[in-house]
Amino acid sequence: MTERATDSFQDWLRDRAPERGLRPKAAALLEVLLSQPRRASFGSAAELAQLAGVNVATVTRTAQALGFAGWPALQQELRARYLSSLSAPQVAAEHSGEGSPSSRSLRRDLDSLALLNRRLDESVLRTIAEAVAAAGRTVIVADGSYAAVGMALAHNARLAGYPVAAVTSGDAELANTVSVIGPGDVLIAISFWRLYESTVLAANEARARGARVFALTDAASPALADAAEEVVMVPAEGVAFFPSLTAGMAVAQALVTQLATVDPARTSASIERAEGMWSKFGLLHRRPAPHAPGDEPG
Amino acid sequence: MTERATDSFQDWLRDRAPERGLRPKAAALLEVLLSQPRRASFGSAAELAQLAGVNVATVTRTAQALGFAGWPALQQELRARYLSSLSAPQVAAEHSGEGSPSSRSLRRDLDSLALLNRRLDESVLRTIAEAVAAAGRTVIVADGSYAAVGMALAHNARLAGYPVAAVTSGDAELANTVSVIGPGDVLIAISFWRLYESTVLAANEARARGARVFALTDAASPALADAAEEVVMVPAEGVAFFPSLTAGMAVAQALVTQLATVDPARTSASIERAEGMWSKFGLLHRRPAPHAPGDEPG
DNA sequence: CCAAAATTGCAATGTTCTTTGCACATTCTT
DNA sequence: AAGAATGTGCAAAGAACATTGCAATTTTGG
Repeated sequence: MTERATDSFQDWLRDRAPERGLRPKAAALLEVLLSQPRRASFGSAAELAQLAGVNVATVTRTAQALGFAGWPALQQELRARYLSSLSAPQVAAEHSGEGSPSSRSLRRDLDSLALLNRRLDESVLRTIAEAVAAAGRTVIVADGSYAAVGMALAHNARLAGYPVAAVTSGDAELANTVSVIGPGDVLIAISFWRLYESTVLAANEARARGARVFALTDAASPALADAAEEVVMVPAEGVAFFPSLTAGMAVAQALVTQLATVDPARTSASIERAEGMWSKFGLLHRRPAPHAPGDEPG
Repeated sequence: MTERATDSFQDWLRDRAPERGLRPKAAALLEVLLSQPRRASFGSAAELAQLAGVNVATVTRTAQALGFAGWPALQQELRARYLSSLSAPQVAAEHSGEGSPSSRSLRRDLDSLALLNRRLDESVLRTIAEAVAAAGRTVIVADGSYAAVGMALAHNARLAGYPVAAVTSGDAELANTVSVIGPGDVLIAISFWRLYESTVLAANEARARGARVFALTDAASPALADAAEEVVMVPAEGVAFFPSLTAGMAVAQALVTQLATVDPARTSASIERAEGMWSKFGLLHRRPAPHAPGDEPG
């Protein structure tokens, strides 16, 4: 199985943890190391600490708790294992002919993303990101399955500290939202495959009201192109009946990444606030407490 | 092929050298960087200097001669290209170098997808698809930004003709939904980066109630793995603070594609019904909408 | 509800690593 | 062959980084 290499990487790291005495913050850090092996392999202790929402000191102490001299020692081990997990299944990549529908879908998405990567003009994304950053408010209109992309974009943009809202729950809400859009606002219309009537209407209305309008779509539609200042074209061809949301999601991701660099201080502050809220509300999962009687907390 | 990727890596590095003015020691160092990319990606300037038989200062100066600010800058570039050559041979040929945050995000997603493409065991997706197809009902639990993936999956699965619902609007609704889950049902937990407490709870509860439980996650967490019959591991590492949703979306897409082939007749019929509804409700855009508001809905 | 233990954050400390000024060596030109 | 220019090494300055002592806060056990 191609999974073995990666599994062994994660298993290995997990096995080093004294199952009982793993402190909450140490566990949080461990999750980051497991889920972001690339960054863990290269980054500094401080970078990983920030990512895990812990103090730098905790990184060192966790490394020591795992049986290493310190962070550098742990990192060296991580590198070796992560790299071998990358190169081990290297041969399996070639078969591009047949396969199950799911494999074909993945390969198609891979192709689409490669195409997108070559075609996309990054200055457009920068323009949009700066517009969102400067806007008093940003509304994302996304209907049908593309609502998912809109939601993700809005969610992460808010996390980055900007007032971005996705309108996904029907034409009534859409009408209400658009009715208060004005100059200084931004509207992003996300529409693939088939344009929804209401999306086009909203885009035109927002434009008429003086807002800046951008569009994410898979086909140059005159209807949207007229209303939009910039149109981002995204390949959305899927294997089956369904258009693929993967490339659109990648654009959303890229957009948020760009947005996060417009005003880094603002974004950092916003993220810190959000993290504070998460822990305050107890949203994150803590490892189950040990059941065995008589075991000492580490 | 490894050769090709390595070649492009080498070509890129060679091309940066000013053809005329390459000093002997700098050339020697360059050979080391080319022949030992792994060490070049991780090692310190001093280590590489010793390997090339040159002084530490030469490393810094060579990096600057190649157009970088210094050794760290060059090394970062080397890492990106070397890792790409490991994880995405077919992609590394193109521009993998510097760029705006948005381009880097796209490239990272591309890498992640390539990794996913090789790592993913398609039989797992088939198992899940068949379970969903056979289930009386399927519930998708997805919190945080990954609610978007859950929504997309549910939306398209419904389109394919299966009763799939995403629970994304808070713990109260989640509790209500889980309370009626039972044998013959399926629960899919989507959770990345940090596990939400309620997601883990829901998965365990559903398992206890006799439902089949599957998980999509970026790190094999024992908390979810214990409850899940199968765990699909998805790379979610993003460029900025935000975890990337792209690979997760690709998996959702692949899953739906697989699902659509389980019972093609059922899916076709469902899609036809949906199309009929769309046109009946006038949802799709037909004519370009005029700029003036008050246009009659199609 | 209090006391003891432990965990985490802050900040100072010590280490490692990169860069750069300066001097010597080598090469190219006149 | 001598002078100029460039390449290279050495060593110190400077920056980044990991580690650890200490204090505050939280958790555990009585």
